[in-house]
Amino acid sequence: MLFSGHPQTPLRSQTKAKSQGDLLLDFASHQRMRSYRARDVVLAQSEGTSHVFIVIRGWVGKTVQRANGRTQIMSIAMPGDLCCGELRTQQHMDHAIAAITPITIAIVSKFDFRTVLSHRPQLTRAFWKNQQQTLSRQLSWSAMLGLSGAIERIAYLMCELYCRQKNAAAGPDTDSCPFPLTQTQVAQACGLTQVHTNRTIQEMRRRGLIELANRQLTITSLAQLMAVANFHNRSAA
Amino acid sequence: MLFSGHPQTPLRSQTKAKSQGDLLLDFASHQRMRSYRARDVVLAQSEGTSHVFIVIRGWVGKTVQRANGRTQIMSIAMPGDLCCGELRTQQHMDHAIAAITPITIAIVSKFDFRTVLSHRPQLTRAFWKNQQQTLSRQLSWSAMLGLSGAIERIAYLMCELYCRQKNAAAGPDTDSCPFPLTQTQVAQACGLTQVHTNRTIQEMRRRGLIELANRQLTITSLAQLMAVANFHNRSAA
DNA sequence: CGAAGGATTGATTAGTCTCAACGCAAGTGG
DNA sequence: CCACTTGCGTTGAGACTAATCAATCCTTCG
Repeated sequence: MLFSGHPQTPLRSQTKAKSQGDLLLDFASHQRMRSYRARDVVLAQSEGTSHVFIVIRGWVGKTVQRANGRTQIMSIAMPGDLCCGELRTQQHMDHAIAAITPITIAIVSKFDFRTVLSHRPQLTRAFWKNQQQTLSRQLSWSAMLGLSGAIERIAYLMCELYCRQKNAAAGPDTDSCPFPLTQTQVAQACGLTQVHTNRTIQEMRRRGLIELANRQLTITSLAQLMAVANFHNRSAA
Repeated sequence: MLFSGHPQTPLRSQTKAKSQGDLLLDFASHQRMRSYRARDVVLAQSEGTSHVFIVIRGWVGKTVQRANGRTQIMSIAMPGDLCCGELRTQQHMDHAIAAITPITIAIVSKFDFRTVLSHRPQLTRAFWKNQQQTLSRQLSWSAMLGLSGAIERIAYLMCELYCRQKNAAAGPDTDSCPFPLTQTQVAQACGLTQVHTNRTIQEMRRRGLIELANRQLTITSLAQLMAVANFHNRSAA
């Protein structure tokens, strides 16, 4: 069927952008895999692990929970990203790993992973590049939490998730994307209450910044939303 | 002079802990160096660089400033840490690098640094371990900002800076340490106002958690402060 | 001595949280 | 097919945290 009847089909959209991330993905898809349903806990807080997880499908969250019940989503990993990237075996973890959407992840022992890396410089580069991107994102995220109020935070989250999806996937450049987070999860990522998050999202709708329904986010004006969020897209193609 | 006349001298205190970090330090101290006074700007926001900085002496802050003037200190690098650790040359930066205390840093071109790394696996490991620690700290920091109120934030900052100093330096285990940050800088790190920071620090003094004067921090009960801060010392010896 | 940066205080306001309900839609079991 | 449950979104009222604006004090330093 390939090349068979649609000569005008833009092939570029198939080859777009998918650079190093895919090396990790390719590697991962030949490893031992496991799937989880949305909201399953992959690794509980305080539970240690001697394995590295590589996300193959879906979104995976790294979370902490306090004694008082409040939860924070510290980061969201998407396909090609790593969880528990620390290569020291048996690092004690003070955070949990949970599936946000249905996910498939590769599970590789840290020991094996180190061995593989030492034989594959390309893969090593991809791994470290990913780590560096993660670090960079995390830095920006701290700044954002420190500097921003509710609207800016939520706008920022939306910008980031939108851009990461668009950067990763080959697809038409629409102004909308899947947005599987519940308002409660948005709140947990942004350090807000669910109630206040709800009111703030309504405010954003009222201002015409976004539309959000049925787990689908539509960004009316990306430039405008990015301005509100003080968001700068680092990895723009 | 080694082993020459003080058999009872505790050598351990000299060799304590200073593990991989020092490889970077050793390397750095043979490179081109520069010193800055406290508060000097090493690299302005938006100014790119094709160099890596390794901190040799003093504290270096990574900061962002918004159009409205509010500033956030995203991270603090101490001797042995890196700034601008991204190895891609000419990455555009959206943050500034500034001296918190008087500092000395090594300046290495990213290109050269990559070359050196490829020949020195030990150094490479030290480098990546440092990056991983930084990432881990940054994750916890996001969680902290998202979950905590003013007292917890400031307590957390103090715990972290105290522990990092104690972990790095070989020295007597006192309950006090240098604390060169002004209240304004504490505020910028914690995402609070200077005024509110002041009131909160007073509250902490009133509660007997800390003493703070003349850039010297004394922690009355580390356990208690860590409890307030929800801080867990990862790299405890 | 004046100037400047830092710490402190007071009064007021804006932003978020808390608690408490309610509505709606999808799923489940009888 | 209906009653019940559950998860998610929505709304309202009141309390409280932290921001804002504006001074004042203190120390250091030129």
